[in-house]
Amino acid sequence: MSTAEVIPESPQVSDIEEVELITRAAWHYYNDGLTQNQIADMLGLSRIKVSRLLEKGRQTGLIELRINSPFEGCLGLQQDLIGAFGLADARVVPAVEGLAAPPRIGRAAASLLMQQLVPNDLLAIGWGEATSTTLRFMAPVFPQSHISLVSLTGGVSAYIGNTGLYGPQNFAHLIPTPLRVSSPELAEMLRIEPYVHHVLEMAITARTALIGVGSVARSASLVRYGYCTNDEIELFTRRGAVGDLLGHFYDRDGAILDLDLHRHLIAVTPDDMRRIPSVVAAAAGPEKVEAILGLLRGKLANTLVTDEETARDLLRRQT
Amino acid sequence: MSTAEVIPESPQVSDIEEVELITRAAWHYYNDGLTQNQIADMLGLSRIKVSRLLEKGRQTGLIELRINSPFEGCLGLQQDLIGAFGLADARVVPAVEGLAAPPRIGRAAASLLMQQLVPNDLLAIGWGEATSTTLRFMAPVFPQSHISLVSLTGGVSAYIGNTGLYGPQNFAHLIPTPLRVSSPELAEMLRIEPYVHHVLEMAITARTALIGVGSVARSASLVRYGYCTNDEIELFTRRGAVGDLLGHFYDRDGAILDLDLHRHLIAVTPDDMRRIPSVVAAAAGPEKVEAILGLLRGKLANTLVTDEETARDLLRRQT
DNA sequence: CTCGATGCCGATCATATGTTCAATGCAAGA
DNA sequence: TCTTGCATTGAACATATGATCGGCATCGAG
Repeated sequence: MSTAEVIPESPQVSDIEEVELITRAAWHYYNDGLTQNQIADMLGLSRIKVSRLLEKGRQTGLIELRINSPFEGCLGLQQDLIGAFGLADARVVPAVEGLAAPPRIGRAAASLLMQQLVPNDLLAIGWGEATSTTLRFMAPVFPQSHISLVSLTGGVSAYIGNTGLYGPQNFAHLIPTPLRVSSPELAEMLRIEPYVHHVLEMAITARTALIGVGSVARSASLVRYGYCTNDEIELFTRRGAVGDLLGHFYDRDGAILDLDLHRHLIAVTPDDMRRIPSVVAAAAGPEKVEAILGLLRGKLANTLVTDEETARDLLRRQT
Repeated sequence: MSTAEVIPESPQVSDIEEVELITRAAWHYYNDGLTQNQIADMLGLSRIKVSRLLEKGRQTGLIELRINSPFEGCLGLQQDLIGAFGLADARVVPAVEGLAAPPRIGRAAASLLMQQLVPNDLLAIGWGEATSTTLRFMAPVFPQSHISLVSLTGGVSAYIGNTGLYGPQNFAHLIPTPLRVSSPELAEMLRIEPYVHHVLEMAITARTALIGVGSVARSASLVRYGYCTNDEIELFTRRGAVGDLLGHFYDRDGAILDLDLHRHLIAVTPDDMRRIPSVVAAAAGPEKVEAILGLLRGKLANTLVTDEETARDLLRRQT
């Protein structure tokens, strides 16, 4: 197992003075093209220390490095995806044998979002592993960027706690309920509860949303978090479900199924999602292909971040 | 003389296939943390070729690397400047003995602008060396970013030609006149000439503008380009001028002087400039300090890019 | 067709960089 | 006070990287 599985734990840069040093070193190193030795002399530090400062700067996101691949057909697949599904944008991360895909997808999604978001922007976040991984990669840059989070569903607090997003600058407006409750009545009561209602309203005003794609595999996050049983998933599958968006299951054309489950959810509806200008879906893997296809056919998302293999699958099965 | 004086000449990446390779290599190198050797094996290239691809990627701006220093007091001076003059933002580039300041200021300004601008944005540009240098640094990234330029004054075509900004994607709307003409009548006629008028109108709708700061030193750009004589400058100085904004001279409080010259200009007026939300001034050097002070006191710009020494001078003389 | 020029390529080498490790300083707890 | 553990430091080393150089192919001009 390579070390690439490990997601950097985004150490906090506490010391203002150190930030200053890192910034200064980074300038000299990356912009002025000086060597670490020269910088060390200049700043009165050991060369090793400079090396470590730069390393820390990269890890914390103070030093960010962006690849401007977006427009004219960089990874050809990106263009193909955009064309085939009428997307607003797409990212395809190249496959590497031996490196786990999820963190790499997360990194790509984080990078794409950081390009879209502007200070004081609002980012609506959905549910699932991909969302969580992506946020982890954005975390280091958050403190500088005055971006607020708002959840699109209940049940996110379960995994958002460990991303280190609570800072003085960034507010996370999370819906303080589970994703699913036991009765439609309770769900409705919660939805009209002032604070919950407020957050739901806020979520659909966001210009940008980040979502995962739920598959109907046995390993689906919904099941693992206990919001759904495998039996239910199987039932939904028989009724044509290929995936879910914020707990709402849809068929291969992206049409939302009429399921009792949906009335038990505390979440923004797919219809509302369609009104958010930029909906970024991050997902990869063979088991997600059908789910992604449905999502895109139904125009439930307009930006896709995935890996090479999945992209090829999508284009092949596109019909 | 060190090599740092040299501004990279931004080679054009013509070959789509090469862009693809660079992108892929960059991903593996910077995001996956692989070594150039591994990448070479994986892509079937020689190690040296990978090294060269990455180099090219950095030079062309395909690979961009940004330092997130903006907010909480990174270079403390930035915060001090923002506080002292009520700026929207500021950048202070650290001083290095032996490296020329102008290109480094340009780089910093380019980086700041790239952070502010979004695709399909309009960037209004002023007059002077600093503007030109900054544009040169932005040029490589332009082709990808669908940003249009619009000039705030006449006379820019003289120096914009060599920045390589003419691409299929980017339009430069330049005012096709000199900055100054010989009579107020001619100036007025030109200003109401449809195309000129159109560009002037467009310029003041831009959300972001980039300007230099004209000093009243003998070496002022206005003089060097022949728009002004040293005698005139001396006269203006006696009347209290400390600098100029797009050819309009102002005093130490930033108040525009009542000069005949101003009626000979084809340029956006300072009053109009105040309506542009983000006016970025790039300037450094002892001879510019008074000019910058006036500019800031008069709120003629709200974002400053300068160097360490100048920043300290500004704060000392602030009063 | 020949010649020269130009640009691309890879080998070699000097150097820059990051890793490993042992030593040191520091702080909390006994 | 002493001790133990943790974090930080710099030295030595192994490795990754980029500069220099000579060879090769391509291309255009004579």
